[in-house]
Amino acid sequence: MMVESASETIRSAPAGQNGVGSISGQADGGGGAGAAGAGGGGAGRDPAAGADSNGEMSPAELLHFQQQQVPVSVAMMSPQMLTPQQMQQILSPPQLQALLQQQQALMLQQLQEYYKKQQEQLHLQLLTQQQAGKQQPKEALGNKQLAFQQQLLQMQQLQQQHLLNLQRQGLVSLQPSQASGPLQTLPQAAVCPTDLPQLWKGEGAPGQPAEDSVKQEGLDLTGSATTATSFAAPPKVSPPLSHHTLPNGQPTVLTPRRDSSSHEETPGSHPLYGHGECKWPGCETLCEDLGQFIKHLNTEHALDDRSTAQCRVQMQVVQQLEIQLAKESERLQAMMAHLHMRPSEPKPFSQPVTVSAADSFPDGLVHPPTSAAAPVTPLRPPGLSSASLHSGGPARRRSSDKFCSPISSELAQNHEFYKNADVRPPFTYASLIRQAILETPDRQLTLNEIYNWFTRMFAYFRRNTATWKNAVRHNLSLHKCFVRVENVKGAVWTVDEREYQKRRPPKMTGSPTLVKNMISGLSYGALNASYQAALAESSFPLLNSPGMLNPGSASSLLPLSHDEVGAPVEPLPSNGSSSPPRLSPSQYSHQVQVKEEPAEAEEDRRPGPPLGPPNPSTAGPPEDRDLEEELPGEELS
DNA sequence: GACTTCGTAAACAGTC
DNA sequence: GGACTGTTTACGAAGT
Repeated sequence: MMVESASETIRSAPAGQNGVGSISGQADGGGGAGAAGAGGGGAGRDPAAGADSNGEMSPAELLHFQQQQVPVSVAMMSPQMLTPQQMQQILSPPQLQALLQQQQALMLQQLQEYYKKQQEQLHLQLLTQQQAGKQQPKEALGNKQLAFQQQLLQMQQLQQQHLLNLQRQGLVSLQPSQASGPLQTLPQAAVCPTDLPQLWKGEGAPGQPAEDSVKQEGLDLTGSATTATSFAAPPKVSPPLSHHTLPNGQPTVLTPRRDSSSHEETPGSHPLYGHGECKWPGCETLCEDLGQFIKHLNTEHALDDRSTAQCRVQMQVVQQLEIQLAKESERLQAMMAHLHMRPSEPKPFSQPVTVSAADSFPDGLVHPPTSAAAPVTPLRPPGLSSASLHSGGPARRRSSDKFCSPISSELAQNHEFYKNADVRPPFTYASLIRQAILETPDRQLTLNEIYNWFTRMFAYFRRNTATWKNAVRHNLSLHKCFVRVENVKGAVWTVDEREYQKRRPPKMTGSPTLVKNMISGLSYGALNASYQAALAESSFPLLNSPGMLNPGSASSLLPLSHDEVGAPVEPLPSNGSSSPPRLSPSQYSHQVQVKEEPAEAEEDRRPGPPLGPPNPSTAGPPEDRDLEEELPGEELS
């Protein structure tokens, strides 16, 4: 393209033109530059600009989108009508996420209806068999019941399979927040762990066919088969519940969460009782009130072979669903990650550590880049519009940089993403340069080190080096906040925080747009929090490690989490600023792939103790030293 | 519509 | 002389 060629031919430009004076050169060269800029810019940026105005939803719109639930029909049809790539191009990751969630809700509803019907039929058969077999020996009856339970289980797994197929075709995935609720809590409510040994004693018949059937259906459950079959010690059981305390109607020992998608529970109701009927799997006996239900529960669902078998089946169902949920979540992460990748980039996620791993992100969460600027974006980097996904052009107005997301926390959260994905970070050059400088113990970097930081932190900046390096130099010179300091080893650049804050638009309260963005960002945060909480509650073991769900943890990973927006708009808790763990980039950027002068990058990683600038007297403005401590409460502008 | 911010291109000078 | 660094100007796009 023109940009490339222009960059390449800079050096080969006729020197004669350079002889022109600055002013005339501007007129002449300015015209040329303008033409080149327009042409190059047009070639380079138009895709981005076009994408910006192409079906891109603003965060607020997306929020509205979700609140109104209006686009459900659109959301449901689009996966079938569009390829994932098309969807990804049209929809930003948060929109995709919203789409997925809506589709999941619908899927779950369908699945529940189907499941209900199947259970009805099977239970009918079961009852028929029970009546017919009353004269039969108890053992025979138990065997038949078990056979039915197995049939039920297989049916359920077929349903799961069906759902999964639908999910894959429709780009839908089970969400922990949804799937874990109704499905996972059931066994906890119904099964007493102390009964588990009895429940699973002599089992094997129910478990094996379940697995087999699943495998035959093509499900890849091999990785979790051990979990599925290790029922003797279920990975997750609720705290000891008294199975026989049910008669007193005490639901306190039971998990209060229920299948809220299909029933609206009234307070004080029993988890197994809803809409006037018993919710015991396959029962649905009508009960006028809770008392009658309790009676029914005690008589019909007492501890006997049938109830035990049903519990067993339900446990298997839950186990399978949990396993499947984990797998599908992982798959979703991989898909999302892939959709953010350039197809031509084979490398980034081919490594063992992928986005699905908890260590893919510094906070340990399996989340694609997130940001406050892209509000409902649990799965996408801030301001990472589709425009900036693949385009090499500039994504102007990096809103998250300005208003919502602290660059440090953003980078901390999405470090891996930016490092691997060829995605332009939604921050201005000035913000990035400043971040690079502030991440170092000395708060100073040479130009080349800044270059290295860019290439190390962002895959995007491993291309078009001439362009962005020029921009970096331009920004360094242009902004007064960047102070050049002569050092022993040459010139280093430091940040004058006061100047930096000064240049930022101080009015956060006045602009409705800013407020809107803020609200969007906050709502995103809430969503993200709930998403993480759901993940934590789910059977995602990787997410249950301590500190991973701390919303402030991400921001505390970097020294200046409160920097970008200034104190007034910092949505994150201030606890991170009290004693921010000072992590050097190398501490959270393992797997650093520095292709350009790696040795030099290492060379400047001076070990921990902040010895202060090598030349305190000359290394940077004196106010820099204390600025970080001043920042939380200060209003510099 | 004016102004501001940002990204990009480019010219140019100084230094190594 | 070439590469790198730093400064400056100009322009277009987008947001305020």
